[in-house]
Amino acid sequence: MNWSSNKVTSAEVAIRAGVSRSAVSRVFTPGASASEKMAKKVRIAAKELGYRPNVLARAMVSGQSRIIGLVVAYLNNQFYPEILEQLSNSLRQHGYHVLIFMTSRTEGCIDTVVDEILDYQVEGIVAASVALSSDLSARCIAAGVPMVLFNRTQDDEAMSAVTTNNFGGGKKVAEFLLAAGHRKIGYIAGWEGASTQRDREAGFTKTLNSAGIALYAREIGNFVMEEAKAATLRMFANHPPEAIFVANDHMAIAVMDTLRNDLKLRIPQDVSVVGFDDAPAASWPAYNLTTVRQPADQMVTETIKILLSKIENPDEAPQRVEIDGPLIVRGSAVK
Amino acid sequence: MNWSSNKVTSAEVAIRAGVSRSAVSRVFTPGASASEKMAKKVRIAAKELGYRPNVLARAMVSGQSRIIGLVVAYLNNQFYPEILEQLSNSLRQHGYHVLIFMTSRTEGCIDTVVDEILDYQVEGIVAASVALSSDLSARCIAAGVPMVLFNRTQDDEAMSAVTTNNFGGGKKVAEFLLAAGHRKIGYIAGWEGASTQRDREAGFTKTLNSAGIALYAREIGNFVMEEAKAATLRMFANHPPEAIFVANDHMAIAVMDTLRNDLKLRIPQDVSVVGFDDAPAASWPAYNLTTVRQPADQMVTETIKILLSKIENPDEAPQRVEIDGPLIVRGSAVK
DNA sequence: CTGAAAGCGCTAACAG
DNA sequence: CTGTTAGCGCTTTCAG
Repeated sequence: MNWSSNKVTSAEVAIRAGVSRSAVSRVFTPGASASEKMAKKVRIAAKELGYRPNVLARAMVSGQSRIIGLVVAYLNNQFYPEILEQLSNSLRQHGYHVLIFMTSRTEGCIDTVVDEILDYQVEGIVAASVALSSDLSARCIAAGVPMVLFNRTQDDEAMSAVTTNNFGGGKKVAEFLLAAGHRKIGYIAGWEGASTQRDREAGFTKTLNSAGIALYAREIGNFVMEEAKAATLRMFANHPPEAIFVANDHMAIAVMDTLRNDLKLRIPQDVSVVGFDDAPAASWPAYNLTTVRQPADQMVTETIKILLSKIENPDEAPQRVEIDGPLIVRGSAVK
Repeated sequence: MNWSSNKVTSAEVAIRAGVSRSAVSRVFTPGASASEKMAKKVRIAAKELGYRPNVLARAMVSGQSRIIGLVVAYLNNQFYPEILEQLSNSLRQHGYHVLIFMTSRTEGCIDTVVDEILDYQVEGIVAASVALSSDLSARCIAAGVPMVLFNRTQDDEAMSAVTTNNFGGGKKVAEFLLAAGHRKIGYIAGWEGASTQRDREAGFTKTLNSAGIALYAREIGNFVMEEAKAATLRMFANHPPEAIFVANDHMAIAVMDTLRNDLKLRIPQDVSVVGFDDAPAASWPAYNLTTVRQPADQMVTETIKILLSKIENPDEAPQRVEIDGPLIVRGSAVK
């Protein structure tokens, strides 16, 4: 192969193969038809020159950029790297690649981020754990770019979303804690703007209440470790519970550390802890955290399925998929 | 604003503003000159229509895609999400965005990955912790796409690279362990194809040897938790050391868990553990790991600096930057 | 099946 | 300072 020239164009391949540019294009376009004889000539010439189609140029004319925009907020939460990896790999299999956009939880940020994404003519957007203004979704729809919410829902019915059954998950935790005989039960909440937080808490407290038990203590951790630590300290200063449900594993880790290190309490003998996500650290022996698993692979698979079908058929109705997550019983809570 | 039309072109803005397409282009091009009067007309028209320049079209003619390709292998290692976040944010400030490519350590994979990256006409590539065949680097150079290695070096002198001073870090660990009075010292190695692994070990053992101490035990963990666990078990079955240096924090966590959980040993009373990276979990109280910090922010800053200057001036000589990382003394090793 | 021609949305000379 | 013209590299009718 010849690596001396900077970028090889289809025109150069065409000349070398003694065919037209269209012919070259057809050979490199999956659906197109060309005689095997010509295809061979073209492929040889292309290989000799080191030619590969320019995705951007192709995007211009075909309207298919083969780019998916991913918006993600909490990369420090171990759950997300996992998702990112699976998403990226699966999309690659479908010929797409991921343009990544970080955002903080601040309102303004996400707005500019979506604009920037759209600038790249992405074919679809996955918004992982971010809240979108309805104006924003309208903008994506107007731009003809399908979007699916990952691990969040929104009131907006026009928006596709994939989540775990968070209400059901919260319910499972409540039932588990109740069955273990706990009565003084605390909850450490995530960021209250998040649907996951709301649904997990709702499923949890409703189930508690149905059993005639009121939530014994509640503090807010905002999905942030330091805040979860502070929340734990406050909770034990005022209403020390026998068991705590923490809105996600990321915070649960901080809660456990605080319990053992600052409060000198044993887990689960003195206090039971249950989390949500089944992030990698949940299974690390130091935490051995009982938690509700979010089935990452299924969630990603669903997300991609919805996104791709929306790309193929833009008029399709929005879908909302909820996947059941099992309670993974480990050692952080008495059984 | 009018969101009814799918994509708004500069031509439409031009008509509405009563100017030419070039005028619109100039208003949206940082360096270009236009009268304030016209600029205002154009901006108003653009806003009314919801116009934003098409990055891909711009890329075609200007040759600037504003895309940086990032190749990354070990996203489960907590060190990398952090990097990804910083890299993405800093690049965004410079008007670039990150197209992400996962790869396993397998040889073949990285090859196809680089081809795919190049297809997107990226302006630069950051290869984080992946080994590249020299053929590959040649291909990038031929394509005129600068690449910088992150957290890896390579013999290839043509390749820019940013790393921590891994040799120096290994040395610091050895000095620290020696000062604490340890004599039976073990090492758990990462993947031996990695320059980080080699350099850390070299700095470590050389320093040990200079003090007249030979490495007491050595096992390979390949940067994988399960393998690190097995390595630990093997090590303690054969040559139980008083202190262990583990090639990175990710493995060190597994080592500590194994020590405490399977071997019923206390840290640091029975055995000292030191890691490398200062990943988030290192400071979690459950681990409280003494480790060499890789200064992520500086590394990212350097990486971007090199990459951008190479984009601006392709003929620039390759640079190799090594940043000193401090030993962060916590509680996992006796002092 | 294959080539010629048109054009995706934009910018960069070049005139005016 | 501004408009006109000519493409960037590719696909896609449309003839042949």
